[in-house]
Amino acid sequence: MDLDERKLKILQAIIRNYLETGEPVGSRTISKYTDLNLSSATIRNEMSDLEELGYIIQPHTSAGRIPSDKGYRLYVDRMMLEKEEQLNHATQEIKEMQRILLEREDKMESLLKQMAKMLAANTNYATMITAPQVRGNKLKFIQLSRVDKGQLLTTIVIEGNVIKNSIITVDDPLDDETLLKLNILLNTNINGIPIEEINLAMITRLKQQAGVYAGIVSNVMDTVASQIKSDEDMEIYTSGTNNIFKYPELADHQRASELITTFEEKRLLTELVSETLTDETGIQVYIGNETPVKTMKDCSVVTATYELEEGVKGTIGIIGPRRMDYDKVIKTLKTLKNQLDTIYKKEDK
Amino acid sequence: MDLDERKLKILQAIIRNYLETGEPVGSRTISKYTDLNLSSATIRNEMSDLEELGYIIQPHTSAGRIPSDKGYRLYVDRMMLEKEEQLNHATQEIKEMQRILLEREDKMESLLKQMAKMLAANTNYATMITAPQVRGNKLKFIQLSRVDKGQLLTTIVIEGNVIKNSIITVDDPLDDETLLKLNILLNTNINGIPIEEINLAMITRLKQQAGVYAGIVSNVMDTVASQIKSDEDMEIYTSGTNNIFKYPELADHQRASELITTFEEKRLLTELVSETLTDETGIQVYIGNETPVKTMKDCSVVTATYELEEGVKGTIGIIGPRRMDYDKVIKTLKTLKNQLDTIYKKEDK
DNA sequence: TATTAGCACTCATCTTAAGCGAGTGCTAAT
DNA sequence: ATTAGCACTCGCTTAAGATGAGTGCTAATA
Repeated sequence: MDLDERKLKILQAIIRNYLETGEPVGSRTISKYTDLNLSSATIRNEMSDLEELGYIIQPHTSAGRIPSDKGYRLYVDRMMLEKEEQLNHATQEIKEMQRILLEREDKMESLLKQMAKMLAANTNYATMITAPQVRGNKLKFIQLSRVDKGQLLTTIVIEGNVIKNSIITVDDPLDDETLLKLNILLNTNINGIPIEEINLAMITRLKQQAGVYAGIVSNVMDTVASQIKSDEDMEIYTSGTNNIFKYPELADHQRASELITTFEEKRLLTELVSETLTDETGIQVYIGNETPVKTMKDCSVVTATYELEEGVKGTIGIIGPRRMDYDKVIKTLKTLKNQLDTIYKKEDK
Repeated sequence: MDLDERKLKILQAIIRNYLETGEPVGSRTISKYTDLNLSSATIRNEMSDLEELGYIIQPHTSAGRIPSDKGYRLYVDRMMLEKEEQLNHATQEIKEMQRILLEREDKMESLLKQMAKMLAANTNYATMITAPQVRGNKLKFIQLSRVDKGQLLTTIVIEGNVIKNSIITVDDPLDDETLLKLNILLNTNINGIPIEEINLAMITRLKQQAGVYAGIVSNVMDTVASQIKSDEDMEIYTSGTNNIFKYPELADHQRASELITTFEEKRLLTELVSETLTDETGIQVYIGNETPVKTMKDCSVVTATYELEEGVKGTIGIIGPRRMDYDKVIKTLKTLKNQLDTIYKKEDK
């Protein structure tokens, strides 16, 4: 048995209808819905075949059919193949986003939050967005300053302009000269070195050179080290999590609670992000069980990877029910991704 | 009609029972439950009185009674009066928290998140916690450093050791001497001044003195200004929001969705926090409609204000159903508050 | 006078059965 | 190959009892 043109059309009709209504769709509906001019009986036969092929499922004996993961997958894959068409003629929503992007605030963080919120409002799904992850981790600048009698401020700048601070309390104040020496020591030895390559031997050597101020060096290195750790628990902003209540198939206590927990414990989302980042195509669609996060097996996830500059990547994700409006979501993400990829680059130059 | 000792005992029994079961409690239950040795009929009469007095409510004609907000209030107020008793003989959970507090990580942020998570796990309610808010806003230290050819790093330290950074891109690199001059200019003029007192005249004067580098000064001042703004959208960490699903009275779609939204849009919680911070007693209990956040009218909220040092305050909140275990929650918060108030202070010395 | 036993009554909830209707699978006719 | 027709399935809704927890009231009691 083969998946001929007609079966495909019927499958598509079923999926589209199901996306709208969320109800199992029956043969009669399709018979009227499509321009195939076939009776419900014929459709029934075809549907029976489609079920055997695994593209649709019957929730119970006397109900219509709903798409299986395999069915969705086919649908989405075909959609992705379609010409890129009017991507540039941005929709109203996208224009709005663009506006906000352009008059962006200083704080990247609040911008990302806003974007997540906006996406959620526009799509009616839950959204997540990560701050751009810097891959290069070379130290660019280290500085010790005296802010108060017994307090030193450590400032560390890492390639990609990630900044770290910490305050060190010292027992007896350092004089300016010592401070200068320490600064030179640190900068000449550590500058330009990837964080991962800093090893114990190096630290020991530094401490020796610092003499009585070994404790301070040790403190500074701790601050540097904390940067490595915080790479794992990257910042993920979520928004519109309450949208899941709009879809009965996700809104029962059990599932809703799990999902809310997943969104709250952003740690659980990192798996999704890291898998996404390794992908090349830029847009990825996970349908149902395809998702790497088990608690989302009843959801579909569409992610886009944006790249501000070489190696500085972030992820945007939209999480909704299996019957999400893939077309709209993918288009929105594609456009948004393009905006981010280009607009930012332009601004940086 | 008066609220005599017996009525009070009965009311207490009703509330305690309701806290456990979440079901309306009837006269027969109380008759057996308490050591008053009264028949259900007598209890019925008393309950009738209690209802008339407004302490309990009958959900429908043939059901038992549940506490009204007024009833809860009486209960909580009386509880708060009870001797502080074994507060120091910390429970297992508190000890665990203390352990984590002592071997605290560098990052306050992750510590607070952890604390919120822990509280949520121990209490089975939703929790929120804010980073300590610094009230004094005096500038303590400003520094411009060159991190790259065209890039300047601004570092600002505010009283209470709040640190702000920003990167400024300049067209032509500054030489060391100019940088030093600018640093001196900024520090001598702005140091020790409360942020609120920085006015336009001051900025204009600074710009004039900076000459061609007016743009940089302007940039620095923007960074300073951003600190003021970010005071409004303070960081609030929430955890255990999924706990609301454990209480049927909060778990229906409507309410759950509203609550989840409230926790997500932390902005909505600021009202709660700011009201809390002005309070003196340290522990506050909002029952049902007493809460300043309307979406929480079906919840009770218990908050504690902790103080790391003079003027550096933060808020911890526990949000649960009206029938939350006030006793446990208040005790837990009191203890935690004490820990924070004292342990941190000790460490700083 | 305060307490209690007794009883009729209320009302949310559970159970059961019937009816509805959307939808299927199969067969025979076109 | 397609379609009309029909019996059948099964989730869902509705209505009708039945259940039982709980009340309010009254009259008896200590």
